[in-house]
Parts: sequence; C-alpha cells; structure tokens
Amino acid sequence: MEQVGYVPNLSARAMKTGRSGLIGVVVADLTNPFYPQLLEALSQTFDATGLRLTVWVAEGTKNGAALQAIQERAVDGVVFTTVTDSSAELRSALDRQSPVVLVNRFLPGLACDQVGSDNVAGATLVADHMLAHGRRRIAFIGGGTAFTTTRDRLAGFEERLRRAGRALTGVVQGEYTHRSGRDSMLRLLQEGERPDAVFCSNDLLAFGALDAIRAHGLRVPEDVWVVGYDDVQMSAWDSFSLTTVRQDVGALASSAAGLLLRRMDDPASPPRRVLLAPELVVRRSTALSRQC
Amino acid sequence: MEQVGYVPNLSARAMKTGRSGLIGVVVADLTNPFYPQLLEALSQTFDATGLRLTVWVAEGTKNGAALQAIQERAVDGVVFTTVTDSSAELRSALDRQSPVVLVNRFLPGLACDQVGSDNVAGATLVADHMLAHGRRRIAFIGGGTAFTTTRDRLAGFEERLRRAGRALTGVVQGEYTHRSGRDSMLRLLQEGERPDAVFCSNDLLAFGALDAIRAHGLRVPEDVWVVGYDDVQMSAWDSFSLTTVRQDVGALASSAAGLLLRRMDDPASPPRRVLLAPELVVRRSTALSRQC
DNA sequence: CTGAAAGCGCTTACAG
DNA sequence: CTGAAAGCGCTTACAG
Repeated sequence: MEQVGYVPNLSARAMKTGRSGLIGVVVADLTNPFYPQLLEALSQTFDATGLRLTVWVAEGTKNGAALQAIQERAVDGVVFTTVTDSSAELRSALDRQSPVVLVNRFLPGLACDQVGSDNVAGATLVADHMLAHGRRRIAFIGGGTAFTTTRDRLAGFEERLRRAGRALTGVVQGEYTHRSGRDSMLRLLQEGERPDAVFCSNDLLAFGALDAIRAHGLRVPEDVWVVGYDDVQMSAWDSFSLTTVRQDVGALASSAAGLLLRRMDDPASPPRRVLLAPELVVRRSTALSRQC
Repeated sequence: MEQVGYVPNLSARAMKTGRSGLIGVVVADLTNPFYPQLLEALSQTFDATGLRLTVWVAEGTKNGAALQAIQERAVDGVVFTTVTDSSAELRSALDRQSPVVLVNRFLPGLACDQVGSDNVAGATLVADHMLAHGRRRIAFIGGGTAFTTTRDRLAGFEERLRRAGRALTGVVQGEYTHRSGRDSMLRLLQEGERPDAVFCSNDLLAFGALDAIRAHGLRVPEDVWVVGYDDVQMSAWDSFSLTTVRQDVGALASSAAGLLLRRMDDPASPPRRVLLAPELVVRRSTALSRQC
C-alpha cells in the first residue's frame, strides 16, 4: 500500500519467523580455482531458492564460527567445502541436529550429509587410461594425507594398478598448491627412475608438475604424461591442456543445496552420502596414441 | 551466567541495535583470479573488525539486490567490486546516504567512496618499460571500453607513447577473459605488422595472449613482449612468468573497509577517492635486456 | 548498583 | 474478510 518506499526490515522478519534466509558457506582455499567455481555454482543454486550466502573465507578457525552462527540463528544452515577432521565442534553441532552439509569431503565416522566426486572411481579411470596406453613407470603426487580426496584417489589408483600387477614407482605428498606440485615433481625427476606418467591429486598440483617437467627440459606428453583432478576451467587453456577428471560443480552445488534444504525441513532425517560419477577428460598432457 | 549453553539470537540483537554486523560484497567475475584474491583480502580485513561478509556472486542483477539489502537492514554496508555504470539504483541509494564503496572501479560523476589502482600511472610504467628497451611496434589488448580500468589504462598508455612521439600499432577490445585475450592476440598477429610488445589490460587477457603467441610458433619475449595488469598469483608461475603491474589487494581491501566504516559512522561525510600507487613487476615475459 | 519494563518491526493467531 | 493485539529475543533507559 505504501508508495512511500516502504521496505520490510529483515531482522524483524527473521526474529519472528525464526529463519534468517541466509546460508553460510565455509571456503578454505580460494587460491585453488576449483573453489571459486564451486562458490559460483552454490550461489546460483541458492539464488534459485531465494536464499542468500554468507561466506567465511579460510578454514580452521572459521568452522567454529560457522557452527556458532547456526546457534545464533544468524544462518539457517552451513555448507562446508573443506572440512578435514571431524572436530568435536562439528560433532556436537550434529548432535544438536544443526543443518550442515559437507561438499567435496567425506568423513567416514560422521553422521552428516555429504556430497562429492566418487574419487575411487575417478582414480580408476586415470589408471585405466595410463595402463591402456602402455605407461610403465607411474607416480602419484598428493595434496597431503589429511585430505580424504587425496587418500581416496591414491587408494583407488593403487588398487587398480595392483590388480594389473603393477605398483607405483613413486608417491610424494605435499599440500594442495602449485608450488607443492612443482616441488613434488622435481623430487620425482631427481630421485630414482624417472616416471613416464604422473597422476596429481588435483589440477593445481598438476599445473605445478607441468612447470617442473618443462623446467627440467622434458616434454609433455612425449616424456611424461600428466593427469589432474577437478577439470577447472584453466585446464583447458593451451598452456596446460591438461587431461583430468571432471567434477561437475553444478551437480555438486545442487546436491548440496538439496541435502541442506531437506535437512532444514526435517532435522532428524537420516544422513545421506551422495557420490557423483566422475568423467575423464583427455587432453594433450596425455597422448592420444594409437599404440594400445 | 548460563552454562546451559546460551547463545544470543543475532536477529533480535540486530533488530534492537539497528546493525546487522554484515557487510555485503558484490563480486562479478570469480573466473578472474584477481577477485578471489580480493575477496580473501576483504574477508581478512572485515574479520578484524568483527564484521561478516555476505556475498553476491555475479554482477548486474545483483547490484540492485545488494542495494535493497541495505534498505532491508540486512547488511550495514556494501562493497561493489565491479560496478560498470552509475545506474539509477545506485544513484538513489547514494541519495539515501546508503553506505557503499566502489573497489577497482571509478565512476566519474558519482558522489561515492571509491578505491582503486592509479591505472593511468600503472600504464605509464608499462609504456616506460617498453620504450626504454626499444620496443617499436606496440599494441594494446583491452577488456572492453565499458570498464574504467581498460579506459584509464589505455589512456595512460597512449598518452605516454604520444609524448615519446609514438603511436599504438594496434588496439583490440574484447572482454576480460582468457579466451578473449587469445582471440585478440591472434587478430593482432594476423593483421598488419606484427607487434613486438603487447600491453594487456589485465593478467587474464595476458595469459590468453601468451597462449596465442605460442600457438603461432612465436617466442616470448624474443619475438613479442607481453605485459599484464594486477599481478595475480598465477603470474609468477613458470608457465607465464608475466611482467605485470601489481595491485596490492590487501591495501585495496583495507582502504575499502576504512572508507565504508567511516561512512557507516558518518553518512554525510564527503566522498573520497583513493588512488593506490602501482608497481611494475618485471618477469620473463619481457626481456631484461641490456640494450637500453 | 541492580532489576523490571518498554520497545525495536515484524508475523500470526485471534476477536470482531 | 478486516483490524487490533500479542509476542519473537534481545538492549537500553529508567525506576527503585
């Protein structure tokens, strides 16, 4: 009725209705382009439901802040994109039936909704690709054993090699950064027999590995094959042209939203775990050789 | 007093105090790594003041939403990272003395707090660098004339060349994406005389230009120099080793926060415009030749 | 210095 | 179907 330019006060509405209309998102590592892409997808998905995003950048200290925000009724639910351990805080939040969903991480003993890529299946695709094209000295570069993504991808990869009667010639763990990928690859090139194929636990590591290989005067894919995980947009750039396992951030975001909204409606519903099917995208960092 | 696990309800507090404790941030383009870095810096800066960030991803439609959120008292102020035009909405929000600050964009006729790099000075540094090392056929690749960053960088660049008695041999405008940088560079390589130095309006364009040059069988810096703007983290990677103009995202964020907090305290204070000094970072995409 | 009351701006259940 | 009243959970100014 009021053409005076009336705008309702959302705090008042939130207090009355008990819903803030805000969803919290905890993002750890905006340096890895995968997370901005995921954030964009989450934003689109929640927009469609009329919910807004509150973002906490940088993990660790922020997980507690996000969980507290649920208590304070400042947010209606929280999406964690990079939880590594099932902290006491998280457990007690789950006991209180706080609406929480984990994206891109699986914590085994946690009664909590979780969505992510089927990392074991993805790693198997990579191993198949390498084995089918006669790669013999195969190595793995990880982002650290603390991450379930690295653990699951390594496990799936090793298992597939083992079943083919092969073993990894090298495993180096570091962190999920370009620099770490570079350093890990340099170690592989300096110690022992040089690998002819390397599976990196994500694309960012793979970019670092590519830089190390070229700095060493070697060629990709002629001398060494490189494969990543995620298929961030940069992987398609000519500079990298990286073979990688695609994660569909749109599907990840909409699964996460679906799980979270369901839990907000029905806090007692049994926790679900959603595994998204991975897809191998072959580019020029692995040869399309005919020799198989 | 209550060890029962009492947590105050923030909506109630917000209603009573008239402050939500939330700052809105509108981010357009998370594909450009500059914006995640800026977002991270903003997050750190506002954390230190006890304020939280609400993020709107993708511009255009979101500017209005952010301004409305101020009216709804859902946020105490808004940081725009990529406003291009002084929309009617924005003007009327400023008339209402809404606390708003523009980062990385300058809108001439707008009575509004604004922070950004001194783009004219930055472009002058690039021109000096190229002229000092005897570059003769100099071209420019822009992200579109709609952006003040592209306009100011081009203006400063051309002006410095003109004062040295030179003119640009080519100007191509596109959008701020890798693909556009690549396409623009291909056009420069195909039409007319081939440039021996190209200034790209941001790093993302420069990465595309590098890819195009290499795809053309040419070498950087021997055949063509490439310079970007922003100094995103990737610019230091071996794949690019890009000479570029550094923007200090930390300084950008803390200026923005300072301006916004002051305006929240004193809505009638005169608008300020802060220009941050740029710095040229020389890497291997331009030769460190001794010939000057 | 402590404690009870008023009121922020909505929504919703209830009375007319 | 319309309109006045109660109450969400705080904070703050006021009375005791």
